[in-house]
Amino acid sequence: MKDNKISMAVIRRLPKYHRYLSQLMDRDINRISSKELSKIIGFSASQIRQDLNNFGGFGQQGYGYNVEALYREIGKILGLDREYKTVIIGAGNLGQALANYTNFSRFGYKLQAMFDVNPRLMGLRINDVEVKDVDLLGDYVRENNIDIAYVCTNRSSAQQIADILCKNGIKAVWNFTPVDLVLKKGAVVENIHLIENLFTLSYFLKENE
Amino acid sequence: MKDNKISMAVIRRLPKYHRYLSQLMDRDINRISSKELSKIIGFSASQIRQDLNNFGGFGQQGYGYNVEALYREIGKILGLDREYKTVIIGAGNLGQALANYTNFSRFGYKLQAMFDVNPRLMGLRINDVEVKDVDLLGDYVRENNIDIAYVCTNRSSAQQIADILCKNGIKAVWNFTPVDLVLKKGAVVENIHLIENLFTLSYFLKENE
DNA sequence: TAGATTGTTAATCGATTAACAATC
DNA sequence: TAGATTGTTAATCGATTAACAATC
Repeated sequence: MKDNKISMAVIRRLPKYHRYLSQLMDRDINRISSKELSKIIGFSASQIRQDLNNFGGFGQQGYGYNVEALYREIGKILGLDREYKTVIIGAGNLGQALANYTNFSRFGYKLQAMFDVNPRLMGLRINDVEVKDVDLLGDYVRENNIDIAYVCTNRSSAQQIADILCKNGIKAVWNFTPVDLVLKKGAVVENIHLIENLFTLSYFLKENE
Repeated sequence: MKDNKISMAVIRRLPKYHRYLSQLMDRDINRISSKELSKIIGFSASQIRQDLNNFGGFGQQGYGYNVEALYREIGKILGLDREYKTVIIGAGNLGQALANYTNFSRFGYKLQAMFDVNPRLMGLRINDVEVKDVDLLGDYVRENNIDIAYVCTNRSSAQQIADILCKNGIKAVWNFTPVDLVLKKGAVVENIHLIENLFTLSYFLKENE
């Protein structure tokens, strides 16, 4: 997109900007300075200006930033100006929880189908989306140009599922299994490693005592 | 514990060491050098040695590290050498998913009770744990010395729940809601902000095209 | 002993903060 | 215009990598 490489640290802060700007919009605030934003979001004003200037001059000297315009710009950077076709693999509690999140759909992540190995789940509709046989996954992903797959299987089938997804042109994998998936070069991955987060939490618990 | 302040970056790598060491144990490997570990875990050998030396000399020159001993040491650092009493607030799909994770229990995180506002869920047993009325939450946490609360409510009640938890002596909060909770000084928090992770994923998807 | 590999110091790299000229 | 606040450069801080003496 823009110039060169934006650092990972900056990228991971963008969604938080997006969320706080949305809150400001809800409160009908349409103008904010880096200093004021700093107070509510907790990043330094200097960091906020540096972060935003990676992508262009969104502010105005003497005025600050227009909340709604900045919200939209950051949305665009994150790729929220388009829709994504998604599937869920693993229709257990977690898969069902994700299927029921209206928030994802609201931001353009459109769930097309769910897949499972369990015959008892097949045909079930969750939030109006059908659970299909996982054997159909590869063809479905290819034929429907699925963008993102949420992998909620158990640990042991995760890599095998990832292989099928990659072979059929998946662009992104959202991995909820405690495994580091190996993907083809065309695909990107983000991990939700719950247990790692929980371990970190108990570390901090001890340190805080 | 040890000397002074360990950096956040190091702490967040510890669970990954723990996981890979566990895999090595499964493969009956009982000795590993930083160089070999580097190859499978993806951190540089130098970084591995630096990380581990924050906590003490776990290795032996000319030999490397004993896998099982290192695994146990890291577990101890993360606080896995004790048990934690946990509760889940919000017995929807996500709460139920977390209640069913046998992995957490295996590492000492013992689920004591679940809470919900929905009367239809009350009395239900999930993985042998009862769903109680959320009105009982405060008393339960205080009387049973609950260590960690998994907050799986909706966005709007999250902070209110957090206040009740803090008032009754919770030590750690695992937050699954898209809100930055404000806690009393005695409590620590880790966030699973799903939507932020998903936004980051679509950013990378675009960059990778 | 010789070889291997750690523990640790020094060098480098990258990210955050501070400062201020540009400008609305 | 005067005041405010950005955009951007420079300074600082922290984390990662490289190097090597210590030592098993």
